[in-house]
Amino acid sequence: MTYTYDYPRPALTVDCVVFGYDEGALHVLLIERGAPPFEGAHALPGGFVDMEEDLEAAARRELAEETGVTRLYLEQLGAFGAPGRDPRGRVVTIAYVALVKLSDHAVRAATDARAAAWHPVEALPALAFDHTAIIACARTRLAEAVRSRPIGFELLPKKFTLTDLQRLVEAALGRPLDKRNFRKKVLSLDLLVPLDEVERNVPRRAAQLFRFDRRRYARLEQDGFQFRL
Amino acid sequence: MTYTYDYPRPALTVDCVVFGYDEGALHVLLIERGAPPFEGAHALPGGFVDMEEDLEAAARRELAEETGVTRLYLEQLGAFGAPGRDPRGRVVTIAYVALVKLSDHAVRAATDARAAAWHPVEALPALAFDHTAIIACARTRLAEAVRSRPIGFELLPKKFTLTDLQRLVEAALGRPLDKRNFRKKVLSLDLLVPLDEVERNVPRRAAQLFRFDRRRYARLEQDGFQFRL
DNA sequence: TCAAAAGTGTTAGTGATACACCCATGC
DNA sequence: GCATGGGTGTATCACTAACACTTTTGA
Repeated sequence: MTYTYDYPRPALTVDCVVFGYDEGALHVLLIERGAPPFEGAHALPGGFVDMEEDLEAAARRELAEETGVTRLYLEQLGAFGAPGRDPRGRVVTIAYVALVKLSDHAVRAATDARAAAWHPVEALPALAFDHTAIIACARTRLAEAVRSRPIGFELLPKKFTLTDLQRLVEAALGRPLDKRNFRKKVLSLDLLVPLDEVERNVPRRAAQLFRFDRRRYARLEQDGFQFRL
Repeated sequence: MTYTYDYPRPALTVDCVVFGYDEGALHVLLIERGAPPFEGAHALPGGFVDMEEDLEAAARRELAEETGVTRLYLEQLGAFGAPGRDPRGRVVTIAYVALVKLSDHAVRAATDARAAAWHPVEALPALAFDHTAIIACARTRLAEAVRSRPIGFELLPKKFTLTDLQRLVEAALGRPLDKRNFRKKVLSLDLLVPLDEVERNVPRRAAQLFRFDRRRYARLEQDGFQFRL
C-alpha cells in the first residue's frame, strides 16, 4: 500500500525529552536506536505521527511503546525542521518536554527491543540527529518553567522533603540557592501541606514530609495568582 | 507529477501571526482567502513548506508573497495539529509570531490578489481554521515576551517617545501602567538613547525622541543581564 | 561522640507602587 | 487662554539576599 500526493510532503515525527529526577540530579530518558540511521546511537524516544492522531497523543503513544512510561506531564517544546537534520530526507519533528516521577515509573524494557535508560543531563552521550540541540532547548524551557509554574512537583514523589524540592530546583536552574530563603519563599506560597510523617531510615534527623496541594493551586490560579520561585 | 510514500503523511504548513502597532492599538495582519475552504473568510498569512526549506524560511517566504512584508522579527510559537483543524484533511501547521514596524511597512497588495489588511486585535473578524486560537496563543506569548525581552522596539519606528513605548507595552499587557514608574524603570535600564530631536507638528509640547541601543543590549546580554519591564 | 543534614530569624538593601502638579506648545 | 499631553520626585512597602548556629538522629 502506498500513498500519493500532488506535492511532496515532509515526514512528521514527535520526539520527547523526558526529564526524571533522582539522587540530586536531572536525568533524561534515552533509547538506543535499533535501525539505521544512527543504529546503536542514543536518541530521544519518538516516532511518526499517525494520520488521525493529535500531536500530543502521538507523543504519549510513542513514549508508552518505547519506554513504558505513561500518565506523565507533557508540554510542547516546538518544531525542529532544518532540512538536513535527518539523513533519510526531510523530517520535521515536534518536540515535547515530559516530566515523570522516577520513583513511580520503573522504565520498562522497550517493546521493540531498543533499551530505554536514564542518563544524567550533565553527562549525555553523543546523540542521533539534532537531539543534542533539542535537549539543550528543553533544559532552558525547564529552567524557566520550574520557576514560573509549580511543575517541579511532577518530578518528585507525592511525599517529599523541602530539601528534595530545593535540590530539584537547583538542578533545573543549574545554580545553588540559599536554604533559609528557599524555605521561606516556598512555604509562604501556602501550597505545601505538611504531613503527619517524617523520613524513615535516614542516618540523621528525619525531615518533615510535605505534599503539594493541587486543589489549592487550581483555585489560586483562577484568581490570577502568579506562581514564582 | 505526483509523490508517493509508504506511509501517509500529514501536509505541513506555516502560519504567521504578524503584530503591528499603530495609534495606540495592536493590530494583526490578515488575508482574505481566495479559495475554498473558508473562501472569502479572513485567515493568517501562511502556506505550505517547501521540501528544501527551513521552517522559518518558509514563514518569511509566505509572508513576503502574501503581504509584501519582509525583514521582520520572527519567533516560533509552536505546532498546531489537531486532526480536525483543516476540513481538507490532516494539516499540521507551525505557527510563528512576527513583529513589524507599521510605520516602515506599507502592506502591499498580495501577489495572488488576496487582500492583506491590518485588524485591531480587540475586534477581530471570524477566522478560518483554528486561527482564532492561534492568535490567542500568540497574544499570550507577546505579553510575556514584551516584558522579558526588548522586542517592543521591533514594533515601533526607529525614533519614538517614551509615551509611544508605554502605550505599546500597555497594549501588549492589556493593562495600564503608571507613567512616572514606567519612565523611571525604562530609563534605568540605560538602553534608550535620547536624540537631539523632538516630535514635530503636535498640538502640544513636543516629546523627546529616543532610539533603542541594540549594541549596548547585546553587550549587556552577554554579561548575563536580564531585561525585565 | 561523631557525622550529617534539619531546622530556624534578622537585617540591610533594592526594587515596586502610589500619587499630583507645573510646563510647553499649537490653535 | 485653553486644551493637550510632557515631564518630574518622594515616601512607603514588599521582596530579596546575605548570613551561622543549634537540634536531632543513627551508626
